[in-house]
Parts: sequence; structure tokens; C-alpha cells
Amino acid sequence: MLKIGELAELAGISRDALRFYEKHGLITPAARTDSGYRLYSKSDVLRISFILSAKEVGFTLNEIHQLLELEVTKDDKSCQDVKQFVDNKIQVVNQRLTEIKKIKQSLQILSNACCGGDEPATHCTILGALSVQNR
Amino acid sequence: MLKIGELAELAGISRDALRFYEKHGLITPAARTDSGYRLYSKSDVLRISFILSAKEVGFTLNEIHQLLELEVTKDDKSCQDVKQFVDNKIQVVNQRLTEIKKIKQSLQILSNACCGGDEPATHCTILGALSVQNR
DNA sequence: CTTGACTCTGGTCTATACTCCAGACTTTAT
DNA sequence: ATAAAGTCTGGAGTATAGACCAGAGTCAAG
Repeated sequence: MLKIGELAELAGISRDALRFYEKHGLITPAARTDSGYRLYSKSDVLRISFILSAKEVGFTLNEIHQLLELEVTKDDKSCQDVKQFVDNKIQVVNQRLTEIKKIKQSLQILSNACCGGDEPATHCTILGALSVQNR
Repeated sequence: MLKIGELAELAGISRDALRFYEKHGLITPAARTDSGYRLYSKSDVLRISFILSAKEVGFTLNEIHQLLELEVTKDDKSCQDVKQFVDNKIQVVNQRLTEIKKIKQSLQILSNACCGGDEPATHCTILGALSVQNR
């Protein structure tokens, strides 16, 4: 079990951020010491790492909260609703994937061009690189 | 040339957002009418669409500003610096790409499992799906 | 030529995601 | 045993990314 400072360091975020996530229901430490210190388990570590990944790719804490709340049970009547929600998110993610790939390509064109290369100068800005792609 | 309301509608954002981006140096309308109305050109449209894409995949307006400022010229002494900066961003983008793929897979596992399927119940949360992947 | 829709600037307000105290308690190291 | 480092709760402050509003000017249609 990790204390808050240890988890914070492991995850590369601040203690305050961890307490903030807790306050907003994204994570609850597995236990507390008698004196009230938070204790985080292995699965808490996984949870935090998911939160950070999701955040990095543009989900808000609110959306992440919803994702973490998801729990599909076979007999759940609302199963279809959950599936719907998830399938929606998959679409969002797919679009994000497309866009990030485009940006990556632009950056790569930009990186390759111009530095002594002999590409025309139109490639020499992000927008130039983007419009090259779009042709 | 488009007026602010037209571009706003085209881009699916508010007029205020456009003025906000302008205030922060991300875009300057190609021209103004005599009466001071903003007029946006085709390349402004491209610029806005880049801003929105970049934003969607998690870049801040500040980072986007930096990306848009980039301009590599062959004889530029700081060429290496620019390349460095861009290559850094490429790394960031790559990592984001990896993370978003992982999340997508988890969502897909989640979507496929449980709704009448016969996967074990451990797949029935995002974290379950994630840890299935990690095995 | 006026009415309604649009735009201008400047300013205040809001939500999100934290950060940074303060004051008190706990744990660890020497 | 005490000092330093870590943790607690509660609350105030900050950066980002806009939204919203007021008062004034502008444009397009009937």
C-alpha cells in the first residue's frame, strides 16, 4: 500500500491532484491508516494511470468519471444503454485517432522539410504541411 | 471572405471563441471592412480547422500557438531548435496515439463483452478491460 | 427608412482542473 | 526526544477557455 506522496511520485502528479480526484469521485483510496492517512492499493495505481491516460488524450474528468463508473452486467436491463454510451465514446476516440494521425504527419513533414532538405518552402509551416497532406 | 458569424457556423464554434483566439494570437482575420467587421479568408478557415483538431486531441491553445508560429527556413540559424521542438511534439503525439489506442481497445472489449456475451465478468468495467489487455 | 439581424469593443462571469496556503496532527530519522 | 518531513481538512487563489452582456454602430429587406 502506498501513501499519497508515494503514489503521487509514482504517477508524476501532485498530492493535491490526488485529493482533488478523490473529492470528485474518481478514486477512493483502498484504505486509511488509524491516523487517517490515505493508503492506495495496486488497483488504485491502475486506476490513476487510466485517469491520466484518458486525460492526456482529451477526456474531461467528468467523462473519465462516467467511463470509470461503467459496469456492464449481463442481466442489467440498461445494458443496451451502456453499450450505446461506450459505442459513442468509441466513435469519439476514432475521430480523435484520425485527427492525431494527421497532426503527426504534418509534424513529420515539417521535421523532414526545410532543415537543409530541398522541399519547397511551402512545407515550412504546420499549415503548409497540413495542406500538402490534404492534396 | 467570411464574416465572423459565417465562419463560426462553418466551424461549429461561437463568435466569441473566434474573437478569443484572435485576442490570444492564434488567428488574425485576413481583413476588415471599412466599418471594422472581421473578414476571414480560405486559409483562415484552414487555420481554424487545425486549431480545433489540435485542441480536440489535447493540445492547449498555448501549444497550438507555438505550433502555428513554427516556420522553418533553410537558412534559419535556429533551424535545429525548431526541429528539436517539432520532434518533441512528435514524441508527445506518439504517446498520445498509443494511449488512445489502448483506451479504444478497452472500450471495444467493454462493448463486446457482457451484453449477452459469454466473456467472464472481469471484462465488465473499463479497468477490467484494460487489465485484460495488459496481460 | 426603419426594423431586425449582425458586428464592434470592453468588461464581467463561469466551469474545469488544479495549486497553494494555514494550522494541526503523525511518522521517521538521528 | 526532538526536528524534519509527511499528512490531514478546509478554504482561497490561479490559469485556461471560453460564455455572456451592455451600449453603440452597421447592414439587408421590406
